[in-house]
Amino acid sequence: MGRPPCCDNGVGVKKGPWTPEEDIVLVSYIQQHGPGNWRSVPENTGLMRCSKSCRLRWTNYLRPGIKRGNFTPHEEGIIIHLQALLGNKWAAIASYLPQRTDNDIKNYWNTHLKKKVKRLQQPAGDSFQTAPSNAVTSPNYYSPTSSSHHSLQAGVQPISSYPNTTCTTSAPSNNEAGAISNLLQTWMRPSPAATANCKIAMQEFQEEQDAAASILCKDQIVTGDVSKSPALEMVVAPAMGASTATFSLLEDWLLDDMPGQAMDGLMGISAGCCADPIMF
DNA sequence: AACTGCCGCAACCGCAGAATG
DNA sequence: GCATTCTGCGGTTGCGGCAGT
Repeated sequence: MGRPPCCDNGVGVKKGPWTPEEDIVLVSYIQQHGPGNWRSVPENTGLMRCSKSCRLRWTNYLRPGIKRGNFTPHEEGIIIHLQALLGNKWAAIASYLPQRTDNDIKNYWNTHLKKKVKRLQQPAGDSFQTAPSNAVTSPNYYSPTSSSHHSLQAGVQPISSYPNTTCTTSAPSNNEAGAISNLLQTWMRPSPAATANCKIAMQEFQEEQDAAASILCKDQIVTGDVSKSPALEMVVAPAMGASTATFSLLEDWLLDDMPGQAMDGLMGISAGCCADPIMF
C-alpha cells in the first residue's frame, strides 16, 4: 500500500514557494499537454520540482477558475453546513463550492470558521446546526463514515471539476500573472477537438442514460461514483429524475439560513427515492 | 523604530486507493 | 494475485505579513 514519497530521493529538488517563472513554465506545459501524468512534468519542463509539487501548484493555485480572496457569507454557510454533514471531507465539500479548492476551504475552516462556529455555539448553543457530539452514534444523524453522503454527492452536481471561464488568480500580481492568465485563457478557449469530444461525451452520456435509466444507475446514485463516466458526471444532476427533488431540497438546505427545515424534507425523501436506505 | 507574538496561507508530508503491468 | 506507480486526500508545518507593545 502506498509508496515512498516521490521527492525523497530527489537530489536538488526545489522546495518552498513557487516563482512566477516556474508558474509560467508549468502553465505552458499543461497548456500543451493537459493536466495529468505529473511524473513527466518535471522531467519534460526542467522544473526542479517533484511531480507532487507540480500537481499541487496546479490544482490549488494555477488551475483556471480558482477564486481567491474573501469567502462570502453564502460560501461560509455552505461550508459550515457541509462540514457538519460530511466532516473534514474537504475534497467533497470543495466539489459543491465553485471555484474554491479543498486546500482553500480547509485553511479557511481551520483559521476562521472553526472558531466562528465554536463561538456561536457556546453562547446560544444552537446558532448553527453542527454535528452534535453524539452524531456518530445517533441513528438520525448523518455519519461521515456511512455511505449516505454519497447520495448527497449524487444529487448535487459538483462544479469545481469544470473549467471555468474566469481566472482570478491574484498572485503573482505582476507581469508574469498576466502572462499566466493569457496562457490559461488560450488554453480554456474551446478548440474544435474539445467541442467534438464534448459531443461524443454527450452522446456517450445519452447511451449511458438509456441504460442507466432502467436500473436507475443504482450504484452510481448511491455511491455518487459518477467519475468513471465523464459524460455522466457532466450532466448527472439533471439526469437523475428520481433525485431531482432531493437536489432541490439539498439546495434549499445548503443555501437556507434555516437548515433544519429543509433537512426534515430531506429525511423524508431519503427513504423514498433512493435505492438503498439512507441513514440520516 | 524595534521587537514580539499571532494569524493566514501556500506548500509539504505521509497515507491510502486506484490504476497498471 | 502481486508489485509497482500514479493520483488524491487530509493533516501539518513554515514563512511572511501584520498588529500590538
